[in-house]
Amino acid sequence: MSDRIPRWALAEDGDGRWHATPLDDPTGGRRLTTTDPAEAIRAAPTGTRWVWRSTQAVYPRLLAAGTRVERCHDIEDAELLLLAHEGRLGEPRSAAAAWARLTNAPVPPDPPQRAAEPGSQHSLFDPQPAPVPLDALVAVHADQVKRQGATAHPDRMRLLVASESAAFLVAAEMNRAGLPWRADVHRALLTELLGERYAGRGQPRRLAELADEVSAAFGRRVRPELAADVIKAFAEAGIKLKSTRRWEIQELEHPAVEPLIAFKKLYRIYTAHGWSWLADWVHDGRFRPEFIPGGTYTGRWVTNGGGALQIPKVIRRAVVADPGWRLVVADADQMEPRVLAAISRDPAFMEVAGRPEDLYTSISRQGFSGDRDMAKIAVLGAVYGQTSGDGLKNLAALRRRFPRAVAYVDDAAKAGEEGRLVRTWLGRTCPPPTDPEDAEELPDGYVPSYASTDARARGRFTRNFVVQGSAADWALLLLAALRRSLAEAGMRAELVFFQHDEVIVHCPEEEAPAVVAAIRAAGDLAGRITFGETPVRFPFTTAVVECYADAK
DNA sequence: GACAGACGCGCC
DNA sequence: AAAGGGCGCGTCTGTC
Repeated sequence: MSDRIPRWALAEDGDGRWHATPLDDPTGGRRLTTTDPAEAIRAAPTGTRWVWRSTQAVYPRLLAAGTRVERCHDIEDAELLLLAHEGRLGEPRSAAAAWARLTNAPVPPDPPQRAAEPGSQHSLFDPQPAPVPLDALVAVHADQVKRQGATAHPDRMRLLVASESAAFLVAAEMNRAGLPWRADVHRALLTELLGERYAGRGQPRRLAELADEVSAAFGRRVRPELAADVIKAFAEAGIKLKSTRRWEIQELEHPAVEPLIAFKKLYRIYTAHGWSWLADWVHDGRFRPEFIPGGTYTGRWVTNGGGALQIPKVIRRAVVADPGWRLVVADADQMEPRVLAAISRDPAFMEVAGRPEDLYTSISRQGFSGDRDMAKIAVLGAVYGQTSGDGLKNLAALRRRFPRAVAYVDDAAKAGEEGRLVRTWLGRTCPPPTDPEDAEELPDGYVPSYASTDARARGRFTRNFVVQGSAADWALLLLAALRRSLAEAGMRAELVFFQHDEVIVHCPEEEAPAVVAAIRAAGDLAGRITFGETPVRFPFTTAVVECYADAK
């Protein structure tokens, strides 16, 4: 091990017993067996890195017993990261599978994932996979350490594994804490927006009224929640639609447009965050989704249950701190372009990303021919692979001003189009193309149009992957640094929410200034640890509020 | 009745 | 400004 931090392995055996051992002396006298995993934690030195099969399987039980750990190495997460790096994504990633590969035994498939049910606490694997003996866990860990050393950038891969393991600790703690949620405020809001619910069944009053207005505009009964019905109604009125998406409808000259758009907006609230959502997901003043780090290919987190990463802005009114407490809401400013500056090492881009001001404003003032909005469109177009429109003109200006930054994402796109893999800064690797042989087996010079379309889509994916994914790398380090500093300061503050570039900490009012400072420090520390010493800064917009809706 | 896929839209 | 990247999840529709 390159670090001096002690490592212990901890495994559950299926008979309710736990086995633990220090990795520097796995068969020695400090090996222990217990029915209480917290006892094993207490037996090891403070700060030990716990090597276990799955943080999601083990850590909630430790937290329930009031036991916290500082560090871990999540075998099944590490396996997934290593398999992806080795171009073997799709092979089973369970600890049992990794052990089987080591011993040339038949490799068991991963158990299927189960969706979260309202109110259920944890739900990663169902049923639980067969237990992996402690010695097998020790052997798999040793193999993973070896494989980390064989990656393109071993130090970065070690950092990725450690920081995503830390993220699983953060996630388990956030799952336990829950997001403060005032059901009474939410209910009042629903009534204000949607109107009263009629006794029995049927849509609430305001929705029913808007549906009536839509029907009146068409001169017949139309159910606005049915896309097929809406398309038919417009066709009868002589308007051909490909879809009923808002941006396609809102340009139309028709009396149904206004009530229809209003209906769609409220219908969404009603179905996705209405009364039944509230009954399903909010209990005892907390909304408890299940946060899952690394749930996407790019490394962004997902949540399981309750749509926690899609809480509509209006509904945030219901997120209210406990009495005497505050929410510290912190948003990383222009995270993705700053990350692009750091990973591309474009000198001019790093220079503007090191200024303590809005990044897009800086760009627009630095020889870029356009205003802030044009600069923003150009940057986002470069990161997303925009194919048409004004963004392309602005992109040309961006390329002249920041050639290395644009070349970085262009190279990633080219790699994708050619069927190669790309990686984030810390080494998270994109999935292989679905059908890599196709391109090679085609006759020379013959490229069917669908194939080139697929290749371009793949190019847009890999172009975005390197930026979105490297931003997710940085966010892992941010969370790990913040978790650590809140704990070391002995604060009661708790991380309660994380959404790509935004964190919410729930804390006693008097701790709020220290929390704000801790977040700012963690952002810049994460930048240095992730990307090395660069001029790039990672500032935050912060707000100390009682209600989430009052932030920005 | 279960399930898969399309659609649509919320968030970043 | 245009409709490009990543998701989850609700409804509806078609299929078994």
